[in-house]
Amino acid sequence: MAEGTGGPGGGESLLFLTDEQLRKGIEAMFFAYRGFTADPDRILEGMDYGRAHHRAIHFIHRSPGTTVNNLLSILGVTKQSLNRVLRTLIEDGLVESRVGRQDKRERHLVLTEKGAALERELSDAQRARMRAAYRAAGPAAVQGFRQVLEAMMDPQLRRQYQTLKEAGS
Amino acid sequence: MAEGTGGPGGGESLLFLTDEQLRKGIEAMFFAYRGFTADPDRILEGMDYGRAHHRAIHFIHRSPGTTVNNLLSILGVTKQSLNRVLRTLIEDGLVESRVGRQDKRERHLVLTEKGAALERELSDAQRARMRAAYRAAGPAAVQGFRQVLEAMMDPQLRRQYQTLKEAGS
DNA sequence: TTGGAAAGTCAACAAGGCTGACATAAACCG
DNA sequence: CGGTTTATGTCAGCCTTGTTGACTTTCCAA
Repeated sequence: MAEGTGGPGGGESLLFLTDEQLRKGIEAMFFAYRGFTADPDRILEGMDYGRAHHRAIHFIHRSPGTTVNNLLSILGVTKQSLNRVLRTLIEDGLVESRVGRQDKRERHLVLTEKGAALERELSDAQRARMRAAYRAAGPAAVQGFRQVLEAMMDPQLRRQYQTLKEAGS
Repeated sequence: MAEGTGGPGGGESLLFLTDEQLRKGIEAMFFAYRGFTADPDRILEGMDYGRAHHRAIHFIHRSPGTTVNNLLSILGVTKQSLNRVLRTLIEDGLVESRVGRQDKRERHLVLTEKGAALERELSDAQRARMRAAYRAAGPAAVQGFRQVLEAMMDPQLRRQYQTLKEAGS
């Protein structure tokens, strides 16, 4: 147990809810997110793409055949903003856009082989960092990490996350 | 014990390091960070300021009298970028810039009363969300959360974080 | 069949990153 | 003292990625 504040005090102490502790959590999020995005950013820099392209590629890989609208609600940006990113990815042959068969207004998005290769490169780098962090912290810490992150999401986003989480398992 | 993979199996399972688990962690970071910044963003929208101003205000509050160079290395942006933000904050009377007494080349930055008021408004909102997440997840989870985040930082940023963490305690 | 809603596209603008060049003042050093 | 380095500020211009507004195509329902 060692640092198990959960058992002994019964949780009545609530020392972990002081403003000081909360501030540390806030700053930890800030610095950690920089690390989280650092490796993909490095790979993408110089190749005309940015973080927005990474996000699009990630979720298209994640849900092949998804529609633009679908992607929109996951990414939380306007369709115009996403469209610019998608256009370059399609022009460069990383993503294929297929007109819907049922509903011809929809475009279904899939990665090409080239797109899948970039996705692999990016996610390998990001996973490597995540794996190192997980390994250093250990399984119990990882579970706590995920619990706090889920509790921090907006309810609507949490639902989207849960859906994705289950879909992939 | 429940999630205590540390003891029994000796850690040989490592189920928490599968690509699937890592992917969930990556997506959790993505969605949680949106929640993390949502409240301050909402407050700032419409008042001419953005996330960049929030970050500057946060760290000036955190280390009153800090120099521009100091802030630069914490925020990880260029001086031109920071300067644009600082200029508006100083013009609007939220931040005061004092010429250094020892070294007159330096500018020491402090929040004015008006700046401190905005800082309070922003951090109250952000802390409220963090507090709710901490409370929902419990003390053990919070410790795991912090451990994983720290392990995810770049070593250089981790050092800056540690310095801040200790300074404030 | 027609009018509205929905999906996607194009154009233009803003915030906030970036680089490069340059100015000033102060500190430091041989 | 004079040259160099350091800390800061500023101008100009670029890029990414967000925004809103206006528009087309397609679908569906009254």
